[in-house]
Amino acid sequence: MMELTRKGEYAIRGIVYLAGKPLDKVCLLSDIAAAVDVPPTFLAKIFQQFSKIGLVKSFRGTGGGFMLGRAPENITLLEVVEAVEGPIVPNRCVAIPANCDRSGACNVHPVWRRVQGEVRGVLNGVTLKELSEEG
Amino acid sequence: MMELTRKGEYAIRGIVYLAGKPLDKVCLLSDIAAAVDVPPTFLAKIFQQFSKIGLVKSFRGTGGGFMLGRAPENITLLEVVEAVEGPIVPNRCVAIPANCDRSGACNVHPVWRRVQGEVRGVLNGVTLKELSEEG
DNA sequence: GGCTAAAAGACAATTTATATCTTTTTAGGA
DNA sequence: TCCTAAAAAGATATAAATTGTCTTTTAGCC
Repeated sequence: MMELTRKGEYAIRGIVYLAGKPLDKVCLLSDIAAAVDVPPTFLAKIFQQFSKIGLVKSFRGTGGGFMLGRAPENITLLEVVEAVEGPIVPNRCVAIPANCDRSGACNVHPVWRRVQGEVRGVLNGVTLKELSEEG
Repeated sequence: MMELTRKGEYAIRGIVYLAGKPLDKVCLLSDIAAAVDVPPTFLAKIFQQFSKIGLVKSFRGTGGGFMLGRAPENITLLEVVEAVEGPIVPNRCVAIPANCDRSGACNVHPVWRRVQGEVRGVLNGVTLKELSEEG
C-alpha cells in the first residue's frame, strides 16, 4: 500500500538533480536522464508535466533544455509528488465524498483524512534545496 | 498515490462488520458480503488471509462461518490493512534498503521513513472497536 | 533552410488489481 | 455412513494501471 510509482521516483530523481545545479543552468533532458538513471523518453513525459505547472522551465531548439522554475527552497516534495502522482488520497472516499455515503456515517473516513494530512504535512516540510544538498 | 485498493477497502468493511457483532457470534461469509456490499468470492479470499494470521477464526461445515479472532479493542486498523495490503512502504527503497544505494547518500530516504512512521502511527492508533461503534 | 531539442500523441508490453469458478477439505446432522 | 453446509485452495479470466517506446510536430537558433 501507498507505494510511490516508478514515475514518482523518477520525477524526484530528475528534479532533485536539477535543483543541485545553478538556478540558471539549462540542462539537456538526455543528460539528466543519464545522470539519474531513468529512461529518457519516460523522463521527458515527466518533465512535460513539470513544465506545464511551472515547476521547471523548458527551452526548445539549440541550446535548449530544462531549468528549475523557482528557487529550490521554494519547491516542496509535496508539489513534486502531486504533480506526477496526482493528489494524495489514501482512499477514494476521501477524494470523492459522495462515494462514502455507504451506510451513512463511516467511521473510517476521518482516519483516512488524518493519514492524508500527516503525509502531506511531511512532504510539504521538505524542499528541493534540502534534498539536493549533500548530506 | 497511496491509495488503498478495493481489497483493502473490502477487508476493512468486512472485519468492521464482524467487530460490530457479539464476539462469539459466528457469521456466514455470504451474509457479511451481502451486508457490506462486497463480492462474496472476493471477500472469501480476504477472510482466508485474516484467518491465517488469527485476525478472524473460521469454522467449516454446517453452522460454520467467521468470528473475530480477538476482542475488537485489541485489533488495530494497521493490522487489518497490512494483513491484506502488505507492509506500508511509501517507497521500494524503504522496503529494500539495498535498492537505495544509488549514488551513496539519498536524502529522500529518511523522508519516506518518516511518512511510513506517521501513517503506521495513525492506523495503529485506531481499533476495530472504535470503528464499529456508531458515531 | 537546416539543425537541435522539447511537445504531443499514438501505441505496446508488462504488471497489478479485481474478480470468478471449480475442486477439495472439514464439520454436523440424519 | 451418507448427505449437506461452508470454508480453503487453486486455477483461470478480465480490466485497469504502470512502464515504457516510437513517430510526428512545433519552436528556436545558426
